[in-house]
Amino acid sequence: MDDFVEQLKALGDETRIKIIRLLSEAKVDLCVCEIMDAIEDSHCNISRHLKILKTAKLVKESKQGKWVYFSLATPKDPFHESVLHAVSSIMDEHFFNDSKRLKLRLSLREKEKCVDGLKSEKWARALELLATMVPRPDDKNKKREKSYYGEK
Amino acid sequence: MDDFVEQLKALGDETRIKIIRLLSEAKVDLCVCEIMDAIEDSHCNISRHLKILKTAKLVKESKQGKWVYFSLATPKDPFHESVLHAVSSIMDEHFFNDSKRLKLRLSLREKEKCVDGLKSEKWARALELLATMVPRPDDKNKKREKSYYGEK
DNA sequence: CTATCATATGCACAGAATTGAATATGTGAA
DNA sequence: TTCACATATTCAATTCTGTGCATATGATAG
Repeated sequence: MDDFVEQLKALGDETRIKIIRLLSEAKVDLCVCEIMDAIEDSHCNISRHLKILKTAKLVKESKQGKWVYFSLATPKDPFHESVLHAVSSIMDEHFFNDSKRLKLRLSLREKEKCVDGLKSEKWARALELLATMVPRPDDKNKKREKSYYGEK
Repeated sequence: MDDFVEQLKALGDETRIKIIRLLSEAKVDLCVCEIMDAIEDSHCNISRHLKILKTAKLVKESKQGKWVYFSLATPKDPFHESVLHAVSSIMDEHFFNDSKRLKLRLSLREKEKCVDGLKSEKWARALELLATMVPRPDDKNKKREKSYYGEK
């Protein structure tokens, strides 16, 4: 029983929902700094949230040298499956910016591996470029999102 | 987005999962004292948890005089549906005693309405009788449950 | 109107969760 | 070995959550 409660508790947080969603949309494992840049949160926070998700057995990690890649843990019971399904059923709109940034971030990979770390110049430039190209209805801009979608 | 987080947060608590499960198994609306006796928690706690579930739009209430009946809110989006489905997919074992007590409690109704309040003598007797009749692998008896099912 | 009873809420407190800043760990490169 | 860097952890401060107790609310019965 504690396991179910723990998984639900782990998902009762916006950042962690975003991480799960990011991992389920990405076709590949993601390293900590990629998740961090996609979600735009501090490094140590992302690291901590990932630990919580790992303890709840929602994600698993694989170390490759100093890089650590995360992916969704494969569900081992119907509850785990439904709970993942629930996260998948949240409308794309709410993750629009995260997944846009993730795509851009993944485009910086070389040989399918992350090569840009904490304060990557390349990423800073890419982000700026992105900002000039498309208007960004950011999650932080609540009012605007509200009038677009009706706040879900 | 906040709504999804709120629903998940509301479900990240054992008592509240039990309430949701109780309401989804019961074919009828349940009043506060019935839920309280089935789950064996204090009255004010159940009342508060119900409020949290109501705020998260997971349950709805209907007042009938001094009695207040609760039932599951009908889901208005796929996320809400999946999340309920997740709770349904938890194995029955974990709610065995609750639902047993609920059945007994519902048998005290008259004309399909609850007539036993906070410290019902009738319920006290019924509970004692139940205790003498079947061994109770209670949730509090962790060791025993563990050896039976392997603690989930 | 008053007493009773189902239910809700305010208060106080303990434990849990979240976060930023600083520091630690461990690995690969020089 | 030593440095640089990706990631993890510790610390401290703050906020949030769950709960018991006492009390409030609001409806029914007498």
